[in-house]
Amino acid sequence: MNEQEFLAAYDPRDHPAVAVTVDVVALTIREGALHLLLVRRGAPPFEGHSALPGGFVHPDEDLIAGARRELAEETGLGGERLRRIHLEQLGSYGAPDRDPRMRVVSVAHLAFAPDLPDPAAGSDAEEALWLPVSALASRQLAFDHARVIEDGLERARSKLEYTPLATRFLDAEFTVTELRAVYETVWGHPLHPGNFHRKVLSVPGFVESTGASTERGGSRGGPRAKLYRAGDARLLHPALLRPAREETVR
Amino acid sequence: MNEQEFLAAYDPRDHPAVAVTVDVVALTIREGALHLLLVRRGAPPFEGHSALPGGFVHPDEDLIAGARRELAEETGLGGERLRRIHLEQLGSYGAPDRDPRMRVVSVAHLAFAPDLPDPAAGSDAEEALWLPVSALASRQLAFDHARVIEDGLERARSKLEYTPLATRFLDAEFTVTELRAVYETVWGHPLHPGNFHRKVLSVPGFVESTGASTERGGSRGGPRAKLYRAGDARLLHPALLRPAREETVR
DNA sequence: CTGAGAACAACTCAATGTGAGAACAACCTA
DNA sequence: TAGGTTGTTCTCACATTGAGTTGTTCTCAG
Repeated sequence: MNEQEFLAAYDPRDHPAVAVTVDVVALTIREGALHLLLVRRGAPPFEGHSALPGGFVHPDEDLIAGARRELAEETGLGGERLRRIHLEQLGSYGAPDRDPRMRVVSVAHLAFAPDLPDPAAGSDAEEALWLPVSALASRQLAFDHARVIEDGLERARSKLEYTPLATRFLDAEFTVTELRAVYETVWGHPLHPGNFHRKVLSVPGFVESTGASTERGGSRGGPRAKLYRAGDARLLHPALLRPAREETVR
Repeated sequence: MNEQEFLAAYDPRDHPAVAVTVDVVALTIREGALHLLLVRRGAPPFEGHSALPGGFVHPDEDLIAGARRELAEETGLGGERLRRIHLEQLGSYGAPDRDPRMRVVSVAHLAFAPDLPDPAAGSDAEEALWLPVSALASRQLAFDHARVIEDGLERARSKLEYTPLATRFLDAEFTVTELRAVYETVWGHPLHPGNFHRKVLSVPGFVESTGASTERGGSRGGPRAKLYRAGDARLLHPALLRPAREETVR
């Protein structure tokens, strides 16, 4: 049997039916709090529960392209603004009973977005909203999405340590204080302003100066801050390590 | 097809056929060199090429269980020895054209194993072997497995930095020098023996002393080395960072 | 049996990085 | 204009790291 004969005789129906979906844990920062994009399910199973935006992967699209499409559909975004959103694969979830209908393997993705307008109503039949992560506990989440979100949040906390991706939560130009606010929000505790400033400027390629400053000082006083944009580093050397939690140390 | 249509009538046969496979990048150290478990494909496509061990996920098994099963089949291992192998999900690969037969999404896994006997011949129709990673360049690899392996190797290098998983390449009891050899092999460059020793013993929960020493000194002389076993830490604090490569610094 | 070489384990010391706080000027609001 | 806030830069003590040295125990060759 040569390769052509093999392909001709090959029947995809021979395989157990498995569906593959792409889901997105999309994070942003609004009003100093970490927010997560959720949709409300309009049909069973888990009707009325909150869920991650996602859907079946299309026949001719790559996994990450499918995630980007789902993200575009739910946020109503396109073009340049969509392209500025960081998107990476988070992991796959395929427990046999995670969906009561059939075997579904979900390839979860993680997105970091700057503050975006509320999802356009009617862009999709399901209503989407940015929910503060702190309000997650009171939500009923569909499937194993609580676990997926947990993994996504931990990945986000970890990524801020050794990549410059915190800048993806901000606009193209930002101040060191705004960058520090990203870290404090994602990590959930305050950082020393002076040490953070020193560290950010000392890591090669993390940020580069634009030469400009903000038009005004902070809303409660203080001098104008210098503006920076993201540098060309893809990894932070040395990394910006978060303080060790007590439980981690043995 | 979006999720609503799916919910209205979810006959599995309505979906574009997608197959899900689990593949394993299994690493071990033999004679001071990093080795990788490969099989030789006995059927098209890519007949005669080398490939990662793997196969279709079974209807009632979790993804990681499928990976463990494939690993057991190819290594001929079971029970306690199989359980000591570290296994984690690496990532999913789902480019539409990665398999000429049909849409196949591969969920790749990464395994760290101590030195194992050669795969039992005849345990599977495909012949499996441990190949030195340095010999990979001269191999024809099936599908996108070259990329998967590359990602697996980078993940392995990275995991040694902030987890105690290097111990999984060794037997239950080991010396600091053997542990250092793991790092040197995976990272591909020598480390300072004294500093490594100090660091390993100072990180809480990395290793714990057994109180015993080796029966003999090294094959070329030197005193008997103290024996250690893996500690209970799951993360290294502070981490054992590999020296920054020049290219990474801007 | 003995000497040469190897290597485990402990040490020193300089250089670098980090945590905590102080200083100071620029800026806001009242 | 006064008082409080904040961006930025310093200072200093302390911890960590890189590089090298020392002392001792062991294997192997002759």
